[in-house]
Amino acid sequence: MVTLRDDVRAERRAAILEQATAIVGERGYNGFGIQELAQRCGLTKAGLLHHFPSKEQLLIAVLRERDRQDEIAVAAFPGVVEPGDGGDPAALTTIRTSLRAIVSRNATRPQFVRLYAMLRAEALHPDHPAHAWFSNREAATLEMFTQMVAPHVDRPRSVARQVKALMSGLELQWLRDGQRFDLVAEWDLGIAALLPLPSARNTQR
Amino acid sequence: MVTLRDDVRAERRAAILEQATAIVGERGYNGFGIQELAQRCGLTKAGLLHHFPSKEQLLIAVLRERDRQDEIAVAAFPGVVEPGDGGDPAALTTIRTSLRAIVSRNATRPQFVRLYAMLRAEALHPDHPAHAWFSNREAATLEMFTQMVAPHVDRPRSVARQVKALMSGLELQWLRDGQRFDLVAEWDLGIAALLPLPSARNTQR
Amino acid sequence: MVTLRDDVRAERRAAILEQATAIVGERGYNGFGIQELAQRCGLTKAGLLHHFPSKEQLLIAVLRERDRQDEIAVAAFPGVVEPGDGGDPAALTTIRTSLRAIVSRNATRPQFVRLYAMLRAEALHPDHPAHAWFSNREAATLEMFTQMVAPHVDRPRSVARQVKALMSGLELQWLRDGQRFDLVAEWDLGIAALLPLPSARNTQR
Amino acid sequence: MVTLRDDVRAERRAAILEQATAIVGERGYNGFGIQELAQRCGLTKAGLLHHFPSKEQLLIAVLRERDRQDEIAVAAFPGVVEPGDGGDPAALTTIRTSLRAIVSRNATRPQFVRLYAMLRAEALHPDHPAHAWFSNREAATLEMFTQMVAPHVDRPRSVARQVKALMSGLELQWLRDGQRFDLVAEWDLGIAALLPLPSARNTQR
DNA sequence: GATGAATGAGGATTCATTCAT
DNA sequence: CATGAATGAATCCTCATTCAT
Repeated sequence: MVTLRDDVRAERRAAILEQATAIVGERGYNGFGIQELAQRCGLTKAGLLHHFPSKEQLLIAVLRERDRQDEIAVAAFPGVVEPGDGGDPAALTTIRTSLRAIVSRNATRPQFVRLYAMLRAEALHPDHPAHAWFSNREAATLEMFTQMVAPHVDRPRSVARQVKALMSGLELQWLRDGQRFDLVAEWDLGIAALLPLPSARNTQR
Repeated sequence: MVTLRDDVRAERRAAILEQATAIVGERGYNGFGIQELAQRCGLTKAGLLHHFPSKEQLLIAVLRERDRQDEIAVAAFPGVVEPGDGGDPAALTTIRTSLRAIVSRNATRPQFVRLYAMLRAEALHPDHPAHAWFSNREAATLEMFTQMVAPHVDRPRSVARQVKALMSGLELQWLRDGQRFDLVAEWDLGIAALLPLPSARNTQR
Repeated sequence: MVTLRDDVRAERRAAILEQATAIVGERGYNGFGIQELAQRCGLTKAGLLHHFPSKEQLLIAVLRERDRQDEIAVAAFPGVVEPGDGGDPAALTTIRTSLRAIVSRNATRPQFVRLYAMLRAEALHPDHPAHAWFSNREAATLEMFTQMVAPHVDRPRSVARQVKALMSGLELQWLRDGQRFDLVAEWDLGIAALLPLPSARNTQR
Repeated sequence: MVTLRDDVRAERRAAILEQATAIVGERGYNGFGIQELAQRCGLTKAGLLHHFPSKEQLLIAVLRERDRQDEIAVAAFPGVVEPGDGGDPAALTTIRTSLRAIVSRNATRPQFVRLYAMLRAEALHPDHPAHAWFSNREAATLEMFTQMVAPHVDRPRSVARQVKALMSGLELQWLRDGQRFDLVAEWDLGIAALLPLPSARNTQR
C-alpha cells in the first residue's frame, strides 16, 4: 500500500537525488557540499540529512537510483541490449541499434552523462566511495559489449574497449562543447568505422 | 645567470609540482589539500605556500609545467606531430606514427594521464580553475587532429573527434585496469579501424 | 483506577527508565543521547519524547524512580535503616546489619551503582540537572549515618564520612574490577575497622 | 637549547592544559567542548587545535601532564611514597606520613582532585579515551598501597582497597561540600581507624 | 501512542591563507 | 627559505526539540 505520505517522501527524496546528481556532476563528489545541496532543495543541512544520513550514503543512493532507472530503460527496450542469450547471435545491425539506443538516451540526459563522466575519473581512486560501484559497472559494460561483438569480430574485447572509449570520449567532448554538436550523429559515424557492416567494408571512406 | 641557489629552488619547486600532479590526479583539485601536499614534500603548509602562493596558482603551475614538458617532447620528435604546415600533406603513415608517439609517451607517464583524465572531467565546470586551460587545450588538440587527418578523410572534424575519443577513452580504461593491458597495442588496433590505410581497407577483420 | 492501557504505558516507561539508567551509568548525562536511548527501546526519538518531554526531565524521572525503589526496599527491611527515632538507640550490630543490607542490595544492582558513581561525580557541578538531587541525597545520607553512629563514637559526623567514603570508594573499585571481587566481603572487613564492635577492639589486627 | 619561542609555546600549552583540566573536571570529557576551552584561552577553535590536534589527544596530554607533575612531586618527597624496596619495611608511621603527604598535596589542588573524581567515574566505560590510563593508574595505586601495608596487616590487598576507598571517598565529599571541611583532618581520623598504630589499638574511640 | 519531517544550535575537525619571526 | 601561530570560513554531522499527522 502506498499512502499519500509515502508519495510526498518519495518525491522529496527524488528531488534531492536529482539535485545531488547535478551538483556531483558539476563539482565532483569532493567538491560537492551538503550545504549547497540543502539550499538547492529548500532545506537545512539537518533536514537533508534526515533523508540521507550521510554524504556518502547520499552518493550511493544517487548511484542506486541510476541503476534503477537504467533497468527500467533497458526493460522498456526489450531484447535489444542483451547479448545473444542462447538464441541466434544478434545481427550487427541489431547491435548497432542497441548501442545507438544507449547513446540516444544519454543525449537526452546530459546531467547523467556529466555525473558519469565526473565519477568515472574521480572514482578511479580506491578510496572514493563510488570506486567499487564504478569498477563493477565498467567491467560489466565491457563484458556486455564484448559478448555483443564477439560473433562479428576477431578480437572482441579490444573492439569492446574501442566502442566504450568512443562512447565515453564523445560524450566528454559533447559536454565540453556545451552539447553543441549532435552526439548521436557523431556516434553513428564513429561506430560505422569501429563496427563496419560487411557490405560497407569496401565502400568506407 | 642561474646560480646554485636557483637550482636548489627549482628542484624543490619541481618536487612540489610532481607531488601535486600525483595528488590532483588521485583526488582531483577539489579533493586535493595543501596540507597533504606539504607533508609529502617534507614541508609545512607555510613552507609550501612560500613557493606557490596559493592553491590555485599551484594548479596553474602544474599545468604550465605540463605545457613546458609537452613542448620539449614535441621538439624532440621533430616534424612529426605538426600537421602539414605548408609543405606536402603528411602521409597517413606519418600521422599514425605521430599519434602513436603520443600514446606511447603517455603509456610511460601514467601519473600525467591520470591528471588529465581527472581534470578533463573536473574542469568541465566553468568555475574550475583549470577550465579555461583545458578548454583551450582540448580545442587545440581537436584542431590539430582535424588538420592532420583532413587530407585523408571526408569529415575530418568528426574523425578527429573519434581519434580523441578513442585516445582518452582507452587511457581511462587503462588507468582503471591498473595499467594491466597494453595501451599502445590497443591503440594500434583502434586507430587502424578509425584511420585505415588505403591498402588495408579491403582486408580489415 | 488503573486501566490496562495504563499498565502498558507504565511498562514502557519503566523500560525506558531502565535503559536510560544503563546509558547514563555508562556515559554520564552529557554523553548520553536521546537517539541512542530511543534505539535501545525500539522507539523513535519523537516516540520517546512522547513519554518524557525532555532529556532533563528524563533524568529526573530516572532519579525519582530510584527514590521510589529505595523507599520500597527500605520499607521491606523494617526498622533497620532508620536511625534511632525516639526509642532506644540501635545497637552497633543492628547498625552494621543495616549498612550491610545496603551494600548487599547494591551488589545485586551494578547498573544502579554505576549510575550513582557517575552522577556523584558529574553532578558536582552546580549546572548539572542532578546537582540539587545529589546534594540533597548525599547530605541526607550523611545525616542518617551520623545519627546512626552517634551513640557509639566520638566524632559521629567524621565517622559517617568515613563510612560513606568506604562505601562509595569500594563500589567504584568493584565496578572498575568488573565486579570480580566480593563487594560485601570487602565491606565487612572495612566496616569492622571503622566501626569496631566493643568486644573486638582488643583483638583486631 | 631552549629558545624564547619554545618558552612561549610551552606556556601557552600549559595554559591550555590548565583550563582543560578545569573544564573536564567540571563537566567531564563528554560535557567539555573545544569551543569553551578556546574561549577561556583567548583563542579560536582552530587556534587551539593548532596546539593539540584533537579533543582526545588533548585529554591524553592533560593526563600525561598529570603524570609528569606527580613524578616531580614524588621525586621531591624522597623515599617516602615508595614501598619498602629491599631495605627494612617502612614503619607504619612512615607509611602514614606518605599517605598523608598525598592527601595534603591534593588538598591544595582541588582542580586536580576534581579531574580525577570525574574521570574515575567517566573512564569506567571501556570506550572512554581515558579508560586505559585510569585502569593502569588505579591498578598501580592499589598495588603500591598493598605493598606498603603488607608488612603490617593480615589482608593487605583488602586494606589497600579500604585506604583507596577512604581517600577517594573523602575527596569526593570534600568537593561536594565546596571544600568546606578539613580534608587532611578527616583523613587523619579515618586512616587511624584503618591502619591503627600498635600502641593505639587498645585506645581507639 | 507514536511517527516522520524539519529545524537551529552546536559538535569536532579541516581548509587555505596571513603574518611575524 | 621556512616555520609556527593563528584565524575565519567551511566541512560533515549530531543534538534535543517541535509539530503536523
